Amino acid sequence: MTDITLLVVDDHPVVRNGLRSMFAAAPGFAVLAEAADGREAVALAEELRPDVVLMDLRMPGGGGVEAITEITRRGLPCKVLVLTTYDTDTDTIPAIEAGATGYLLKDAPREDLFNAVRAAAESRTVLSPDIAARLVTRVREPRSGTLSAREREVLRLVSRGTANREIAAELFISEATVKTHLTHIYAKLGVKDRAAAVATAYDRHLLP
Amino acid sequence: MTDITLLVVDDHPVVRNGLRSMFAAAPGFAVLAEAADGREAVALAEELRPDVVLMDLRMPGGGGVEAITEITRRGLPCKVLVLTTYDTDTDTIPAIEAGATGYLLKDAPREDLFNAVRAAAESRTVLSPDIAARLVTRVREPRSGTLSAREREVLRLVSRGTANREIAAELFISEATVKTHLTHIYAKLGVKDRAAAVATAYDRHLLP
DNA sequence: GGCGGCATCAGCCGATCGGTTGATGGCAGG
DNA sequence: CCTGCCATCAACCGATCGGCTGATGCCGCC
Repeated sequence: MTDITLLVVDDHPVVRNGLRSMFAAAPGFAVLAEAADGREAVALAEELRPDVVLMDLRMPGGGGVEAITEITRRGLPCKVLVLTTYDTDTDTIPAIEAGATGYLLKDAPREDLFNAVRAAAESRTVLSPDIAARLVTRVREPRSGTLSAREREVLRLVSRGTANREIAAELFISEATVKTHLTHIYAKLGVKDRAAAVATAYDRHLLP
Repeated sequence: MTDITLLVVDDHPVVRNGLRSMFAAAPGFAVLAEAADGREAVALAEELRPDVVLMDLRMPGGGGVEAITEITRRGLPCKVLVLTTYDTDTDTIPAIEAGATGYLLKDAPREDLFNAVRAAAESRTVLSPDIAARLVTRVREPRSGTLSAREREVLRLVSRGTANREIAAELFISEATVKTHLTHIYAKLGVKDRAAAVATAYDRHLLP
């Protein structure tokens, strides 16, 4: 049986080395090359035609999502397995839309990683459990912009730099309630802090 | 000498009472009425023609800025003295543009408040020291969107919910440097936290 | 040839945030 | 009637943030 050929894309040399040595130590894999950004990745994918591209998102100079888009646009035969540190809707959804075959977090056990690469090579989709769960709840409830009136009000104040305690005073409710609203807002928007919530709200035109 | 007539506008009954009793205890002032939101404020200002309107910004149902705009638009003879808890550019600049005669923070000493009202009654502008300083530095340097490339990069990551430590890893710099960049960003945008920075950046089209 | 902007880093500290768990009441829809 | 969503509140805790002070090196400008 032939080895599964790989292209490793990450801006961190350390990570690239780590992946390369992991796959060198395991049978059935061959790392063809490494790239440090999206542009390099596309060029090498075209030239070397690896089976699977291990792609980091968020790189300086040519983000991962753009690279995935370009690879699928050019009809290159390789599968893209996203391997990143973070799990925000802002990252995952675009990557999957762009054509990623799988999506794993970097803290995944090495065996999971190997399995994911094998799966990707056969065009089977593999998602890390967290991502999968988030996608499911997202599909199940198309809650785009389903913020309640109260939640929008809280978010508006947040976008003006108002602290939770001040928001509480402003709306005549307790600080605990403000925090509850915020937790719900984060869940609905798929983010993890107020800054991202504000950004997402602007993106989805939930704020003026 | 005739008393200076006042209209107190604040959504907090407590604050309204506090102001009313403060001015009742001091000679030379007469509180004509109170309003709980912007709409009421405009109506009462038109009806009672007070010398000075003490106006809170940020009220449910008819914000303070809108009320000020409306008052000046109608050519009402009263001066508006903004009296608020917060001091963000997002609040002060629009209020002053709308036609506020003065701008005080609620933690100002009572004597300052009295003086400010007397000044406002004579159309003299009174700003709290903090506000004044901020306005000066703002006029001196027309720093609209003068974020450096690095600062924009940091802000972009912030808008995606990235923590300082993660931003540091992403950009290959230390967490301390990220914090420094953020402090500069806050200063340049006239805000006090990352959420407001993101909102302001969107407003000024500094972020896609 | 100093002056200012930019980028980098350190350490300390209090304030704030976000997660977690759990609970209550109201109101709508099935 | 029960289930789900909304709004409200509490207490605790670790993580993060932001302010403050201070320092270094680089570069462009006048």
